[in-house]
Amino acid sequence: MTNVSAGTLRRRPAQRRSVERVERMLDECARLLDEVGYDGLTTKEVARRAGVPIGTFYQFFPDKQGLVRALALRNLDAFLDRLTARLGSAEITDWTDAVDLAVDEFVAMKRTIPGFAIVDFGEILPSPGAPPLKGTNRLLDAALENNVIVADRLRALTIDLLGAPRGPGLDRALIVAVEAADAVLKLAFRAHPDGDPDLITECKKLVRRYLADHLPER
Amino acid sequence: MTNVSAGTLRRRPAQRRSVERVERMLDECARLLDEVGYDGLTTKEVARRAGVPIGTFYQFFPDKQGLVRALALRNLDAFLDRLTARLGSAEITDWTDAVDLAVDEFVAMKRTIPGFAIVDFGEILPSPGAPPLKGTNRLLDAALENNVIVADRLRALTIDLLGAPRGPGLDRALIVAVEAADAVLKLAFRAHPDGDPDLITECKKLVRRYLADHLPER
DNA sequence: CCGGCATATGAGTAGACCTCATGTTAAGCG
DNA sequence: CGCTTAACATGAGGTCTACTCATATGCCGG
Repeated sequence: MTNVSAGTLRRRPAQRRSVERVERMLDECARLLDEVGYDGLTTKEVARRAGVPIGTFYQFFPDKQGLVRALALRNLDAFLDRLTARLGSAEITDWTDAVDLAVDEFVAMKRTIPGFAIVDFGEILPSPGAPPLKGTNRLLDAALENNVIVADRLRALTIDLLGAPRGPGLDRALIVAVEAADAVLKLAFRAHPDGDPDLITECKKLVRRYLADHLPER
Repeated sequence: MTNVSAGTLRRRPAQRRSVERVERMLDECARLLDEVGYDGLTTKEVARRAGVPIGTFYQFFPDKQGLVRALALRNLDAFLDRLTARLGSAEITDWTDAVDLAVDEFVAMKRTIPGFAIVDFGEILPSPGAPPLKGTNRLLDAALENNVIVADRLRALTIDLLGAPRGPGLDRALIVAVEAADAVLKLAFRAHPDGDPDLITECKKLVRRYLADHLPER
């Protein structure tokens, strides 16, 4: 299971007080993202609101990107956990239902979880042990990187719950599907604060049509 | 036809020398993007390489984003012009061929045009007269905004050349298709410097499958 | 009570974006 | 041609942000 401290923190908080401080900083980061966006977010303000000196901020987070990455991973975990639970419990007879469920759950969290609407999966996140890859924009690289994590866990779900045929074809298809869905959902939330319903529908259609080649026929 | 000076420049260069200066700044911007990426690009360095004082830079470009936006629009124009030419001249009997052609042309330009590989359509570009929309990341907003422009021109092409049924359904479908394709192609170029061939194939499949509902059956 | 080690702190550094007062050139006009 | 006026060009410097590091503070075994 992914974890906030996996490659994003400079030092793992040991004492109870430190853990709470890191948690508070992440919470304030989420709220600030909703208020002023990534560009407007400053590490100083995050620290101030969390009641933490700036030096302590940098004890735990390597930089601004690391902070947002940590938040995104926390949100990502929450999303995948909830999705796993719902896929396991509900009566999913059809993989197309699973697609709808995943999209709906994602949309629901975008609406309700602070910081999720803006950051969601990727947007930020430089890869943890990434090659220095000059000539790139870290924001977008990160988005891609993160969707690979989602695809990984979705693959596990897909194989376990739906009995899909394992293999590189499926892996690639899932990554492509997540990437495409992510892009369309971003568009949906750009068009409408709660996500344009038509675009959400189109997102489901897009994914279902594409996956029809890679998954057993209902 | 879109134009670099459409909403991206602070003042349109009138004299011949000024036009050349703006052109040189855009060229250097492209080269620098390939070398150091968006995060590493500085307005100072662009100006220095173009042999232009920093003050003059800001006479023409409102800010760093404006510079990159102008470059992206220039590239976008080039892409759409070439696509229009190829769609008009070639023997396109089938809209699925048109999809392949568009993707191939895009990939070809990503490989060869400086600054295209990194910036391509969007990535940067805040909308020209955009609402101030707090709480967002300007980079990603811009990418979306720009793909709408692409979709607009693709729609014109689609209707004129392929006789597709006009309407909001098609508009939305094209925007979704461009958004999704853009995302998958970014992934393809992240995975491989010249674009992972498998992912490029998947991109075509994704778009074709999705559009099958919206365009007349070959 | 105390030495030594881990942790906490915030003034300070480096550097980026962008401005604006000043200098320079061109244009309009009698 | 000289004068007035406006447009354009310039780069030192203001402001702000990410991030550091020397110092202060607390913690703990002896």
